[in-house]
Amino acid sequence: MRILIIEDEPGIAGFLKEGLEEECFAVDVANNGREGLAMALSSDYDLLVVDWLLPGLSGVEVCRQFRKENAQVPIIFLTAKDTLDDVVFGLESGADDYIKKPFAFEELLARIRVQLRRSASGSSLLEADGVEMNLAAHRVTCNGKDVSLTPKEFALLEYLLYNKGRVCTRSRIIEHVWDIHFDADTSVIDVYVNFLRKKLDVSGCSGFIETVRGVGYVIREG
Amino acid sequence: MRILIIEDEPGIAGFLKEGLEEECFAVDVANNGREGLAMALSSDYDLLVVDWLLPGLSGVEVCRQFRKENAQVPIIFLTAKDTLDDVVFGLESGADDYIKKPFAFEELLARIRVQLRRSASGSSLLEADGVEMNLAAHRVTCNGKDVSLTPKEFALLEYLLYNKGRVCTRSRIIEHVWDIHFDADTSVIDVYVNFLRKKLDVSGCSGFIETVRGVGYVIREG
DNA sequence: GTCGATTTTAAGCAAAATTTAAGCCTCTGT
DNA sequence: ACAGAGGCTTAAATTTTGCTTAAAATCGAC
Repeated sequence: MRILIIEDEPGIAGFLKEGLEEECFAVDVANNGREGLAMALSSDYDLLVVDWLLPGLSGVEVCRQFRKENAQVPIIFLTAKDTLDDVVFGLESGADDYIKKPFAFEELLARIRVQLRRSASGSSLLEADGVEMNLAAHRVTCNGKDVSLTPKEFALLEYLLYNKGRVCTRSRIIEHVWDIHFDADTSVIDVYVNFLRKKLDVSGCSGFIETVRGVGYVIREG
Repeated sequence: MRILIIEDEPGIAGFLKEGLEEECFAVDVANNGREGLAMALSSDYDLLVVDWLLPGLSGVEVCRQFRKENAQVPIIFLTAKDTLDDVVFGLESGADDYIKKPFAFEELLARIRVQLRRSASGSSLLEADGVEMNLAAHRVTCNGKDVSLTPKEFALLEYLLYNKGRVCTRSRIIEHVWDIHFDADTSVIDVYVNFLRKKLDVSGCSGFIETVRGVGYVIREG
């Protein structure tokens, strides 16, 4: 899942980026409103986290402009204010939720999960054909047996399972799992699909990830 | 362990906060019902202590509303009343226990420990694979042998054991055990895990705390 | 204030995860 | 059947992460 953080304070931005990456999100940071809006519009994020107070273009303005183009992607505000007026104003400008600074990272995470679930109607348990992913517990089992995955392997499997039944193109995978936008000339995906298949084969789930030649990969519905 | 106290009298709130922090809990205080409910819902506490009589939103109402969203986190009531009717009413609204004012701090502490233990696993002690924690006595044994821990070591082990079977991410640990919400750049956790492992190894519990690379730490169910 | 214990910081080292790159294999269209 | 594109596999290089240790800072009791 790709998240864009629009936040000018480097300390907070860094903390959020690291924490969210630990939870296997692909995270970009923009440190002012103008840059953030451009990134949000031009790229394909699953959620935005926007600071209310930004140098240049304010958070509210970013939100309003972005909503003209995109009504789907959920937006969460970070705000120092919490008067009713400000909240109402923020939500009216197109945000889906807000959180008051200072906040616990857990809280932000919980709200992000709520928004992503709502926008995708998924839960924290992904499953298909013998393979189960418990996102909260960070655990994968295949026919009941534990499979130990590295963070990138975990993120890749999560993305494929999340899109169960749909073909994931190489460019989408590289964008959503690796957060790479230009470099077309890499074979990381092949390598990681290979890693995953090996680990799943051992537990008796061969043929779980199918190749769609010239396009990408799928996990079929089971 | 993070505890939220919802209490309007500053004297009592301060007294409780101080006492519980001495016992290595991370404590927040809300001084009215509305604020308390918002904090309880939005952040991730391990237990709530709620005064029955609050200005604005009453304790019962806070409890009822909170239970709609969260059925896990234990709630303890502080009340001046103790007629059967009131008690029943309180427990029916979703509380797990109550304590009558004025009370001894020790008693509240004992009840908090009971609730945390219950919500952890249902057994009467925190325990896994030869390691036992007696929270009330502040004592740890490993294969029957006493292990002496410093307060932070104790708090860390308690949190990991409380979450037995679930992976605790670094951000979660730093929030719940250290009560730090922003500082991303520290290696205290590594150091303390190292301290704990050394002390447990001596008593024959090596491999007790597992590392989940890129994510955090777990104590597996045994 | 001083001493000892506890907690935090910082740095070097080791191990694991990630990426790159190259050669091989397989499918597809002619 | 063949050529070529795309995909698979492997090994080695690079980067990241966690472990360990020592020393510095902080806290608490006397």
